[in-house]
Amino acid sequence: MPRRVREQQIIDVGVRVFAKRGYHAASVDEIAELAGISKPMVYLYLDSKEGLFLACLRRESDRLVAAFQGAARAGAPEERLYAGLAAFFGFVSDHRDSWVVLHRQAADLGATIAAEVGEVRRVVMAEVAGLVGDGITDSGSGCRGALLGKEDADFVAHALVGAADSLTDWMARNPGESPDGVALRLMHMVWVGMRHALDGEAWAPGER
Amino acid sequence: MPRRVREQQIIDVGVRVFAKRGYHAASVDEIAELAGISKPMVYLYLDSKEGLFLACLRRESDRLVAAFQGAARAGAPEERLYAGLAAFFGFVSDHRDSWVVLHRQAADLGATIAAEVGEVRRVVMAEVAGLVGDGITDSGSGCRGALLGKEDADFVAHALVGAADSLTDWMARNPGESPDGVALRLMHMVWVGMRHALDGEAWAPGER
Amino acid sequence: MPRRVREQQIIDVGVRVFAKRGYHAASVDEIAELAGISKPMVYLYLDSKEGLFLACLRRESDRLVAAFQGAARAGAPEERLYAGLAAFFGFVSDHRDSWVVLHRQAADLGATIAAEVGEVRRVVMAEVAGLVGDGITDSGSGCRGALLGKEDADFVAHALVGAADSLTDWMARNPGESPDGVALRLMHMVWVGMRHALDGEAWAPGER
Amino acid sequence: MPRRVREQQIIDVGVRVFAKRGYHAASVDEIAELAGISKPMVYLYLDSKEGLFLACLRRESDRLVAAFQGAARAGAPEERLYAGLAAFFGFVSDHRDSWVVLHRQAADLGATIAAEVGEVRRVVMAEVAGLVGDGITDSGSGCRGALLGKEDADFVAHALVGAADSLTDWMARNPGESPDGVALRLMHMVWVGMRHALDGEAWAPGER
DNA sequence: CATGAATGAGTCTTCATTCAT
DNA sequence: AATGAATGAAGACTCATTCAT
Repeated sequence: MPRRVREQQIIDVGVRVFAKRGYHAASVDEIAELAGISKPMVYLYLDSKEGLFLACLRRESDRLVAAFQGAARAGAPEERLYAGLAAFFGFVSDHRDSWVVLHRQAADLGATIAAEVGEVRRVVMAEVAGLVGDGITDSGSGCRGALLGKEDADFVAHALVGAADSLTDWMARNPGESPDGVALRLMHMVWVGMRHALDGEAWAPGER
Repeated sequence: MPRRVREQQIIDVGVRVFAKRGYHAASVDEIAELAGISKPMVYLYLDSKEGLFLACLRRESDRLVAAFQGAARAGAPEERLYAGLAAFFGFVSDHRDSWVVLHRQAADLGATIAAEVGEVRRVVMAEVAGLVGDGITDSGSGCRGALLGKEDADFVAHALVGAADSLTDWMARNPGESPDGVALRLMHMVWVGMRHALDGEAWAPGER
Repeated sequence: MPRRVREQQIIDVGVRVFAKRGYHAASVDEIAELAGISKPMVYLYLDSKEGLFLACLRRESDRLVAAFQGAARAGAPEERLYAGLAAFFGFVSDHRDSWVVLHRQAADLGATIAAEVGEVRRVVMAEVAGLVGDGITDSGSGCRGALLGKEDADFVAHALVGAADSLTDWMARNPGESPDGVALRLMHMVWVGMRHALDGEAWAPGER
Repeated sequence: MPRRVREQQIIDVGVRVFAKRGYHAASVDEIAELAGISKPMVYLYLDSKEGLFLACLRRESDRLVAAFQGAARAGAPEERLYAGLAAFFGFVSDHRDSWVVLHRQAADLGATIAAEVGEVRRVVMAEVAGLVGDGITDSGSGCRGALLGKEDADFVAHALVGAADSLTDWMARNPGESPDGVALRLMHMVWVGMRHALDGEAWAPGER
């Protein structure tokens, strides 16, 4: 069996096991066994547990980015945000484990891995920030850009990513909902408000 | 040194270490050392690594609930949501590790612990769902209740908890922001839209 | 509470626990707790786990010897053997744990203890050897002494002690039997044969 | 080195160490070291300390049973008993540790092990009971069967096994004696008497 | 007389990793 | 290309034992 194929098989299993158990609790033994090969092969191909995890991380990260970029890159900003969210929920629907590996590792990783995980998260966040920042900046007359400056976009991106991550669980518990439906609901929550907020409507505690 | 005091000291350190490393990667040795005592004391007082973790979980969970309940329980629904969010961000500001222990464990926990962690998460979610569900249901003329039925409240609660969790990281990276400020920003994102959404304004893909 | 009383209480519990678990698996913690006192008292009174075990050993050994010596020391030799056996089975009936502590420890004891246990076993064996050796030597015309010389008496003593020990289990599983009954049965097995053997009757393989 | 061979080596050493120290006091470390391998191998091949002990137990138990069954299974009943005893003493002469592992563990074993040890002891006892029960029942005119009913055979078996066990120690201290010699002496003690006892001769305390 | 608090040392067990074949 | 055999290092847990009070 050619090397590349084997490698992918190992990574497939790795993603499953890392998602199920977390980095530390996952054992190379289990991964090798589920992959149907012997442990030395894992080390031959992927170097170390860390190497294996990084390979998983990278492949899934690429897949997620690809899913994002496959989504409509043009059109009205809100369309693009919607498309991005829909792509995200679609991706998670299809590859639950990938997202878990990418986003739900505990803080128990070595320096090298932590760095790469941080990088992945930053990329995701930047992608989303681009979506909302650009989206809104470009969105119309141009003067609205002020409200969502770089810092605001980052704030909103964090909120959106967090919400989306959490809604991942909600989806798992509400299997009837389609990814597009979830994205739409989230848009309702966020976009309608944003539209008005950009027009200057605000909320303040103590208002009545 | 009396038992109770020591116990709290151990839990203090436990929360710190579990937050930093995650359940599996945390070692009882390290916790004992940081607590300035020997391992057997940890076992004498907390029974096992699992027992220690559960003790941490429970204490921090209680603290979080207390922080929530200290927030205004009366007033207009949006005031209550704002107060709840502000309380949450305040709590996380003061006890970063607590939230990490409560919410960011990887999937590598034994059955007993997983059950308790699940329970904690469910309670938090229910608290928030209550905030938005009741808040909106009661909010005005009463007829708005329809939009945020039980399922909607659950959806919104997931989105909010996820957003808040993620904004936790944002706060850590933007130390200038006060918890109240973060809560306010999140309210802007969400509440203004909700107000309009409840009035029937919607968004649909492909609209223009 | 006076020291002597406490000491006996501790030894009481010690015998129970050592019998139930064996020397190694018994824990001083458990003994202290069952005795209703704190561990330092155990150490104050008995010095160490080894000291505690030795105290148990000695007390129970004395009790067993006393039980033996209480049995008829005079009379026909076979009467004395019977009385000795009956005393033994009576003792074990009443103090199962004592016998277990005295005779059923695994080989896992430190040098000091092993020596003392060996000594106790030797004393028991000698007592019995005395019973059969003297018994038979003195028994009648005097010429029979030849058959049961010192080595023979030792052999018979080993066989008898082993049989008695094992019958201890049989008794436990046949609660209807009285100690005297068991002793009688054993006498039947052994004495009748011995009477004839002393008269020169033998058995050889291949005889027909 | 192939797995099977190593496994047997480990068990060899296990029997030696368990015999010398007893289950609890034996340490896997020591066994690994004496076997000339590292601890993980022991766990890889035998699973756990318990697993290792059970493996020892089973192998030695099989050996003992084989030794028994190698002994003459036919011939006059007393011949068979003698052959059985001789086989036993021969076995113990050659494999002192085996018998110790099989029969001399303190009461400190976990449930699983205790069950298996109990089973082994029951098998040995049944084997001997079969020897004396059948042996005597079948022995002659047939009418003698009455004396050694099932319960009597069990009693005698206990006595014999106990005696044999104890004589094991005697043998160790009298190295000149051959196993056959010991068996013969024990036959003298027991069989001659039994022959007469079956013919109705009895002994009663107080008789003269 | 009595104990709560504390620990050094040791045991079982597992895991990532390598080497000889 | 592939693996059976092997291990150093580390982690959870327990126990006999001792102070300070």
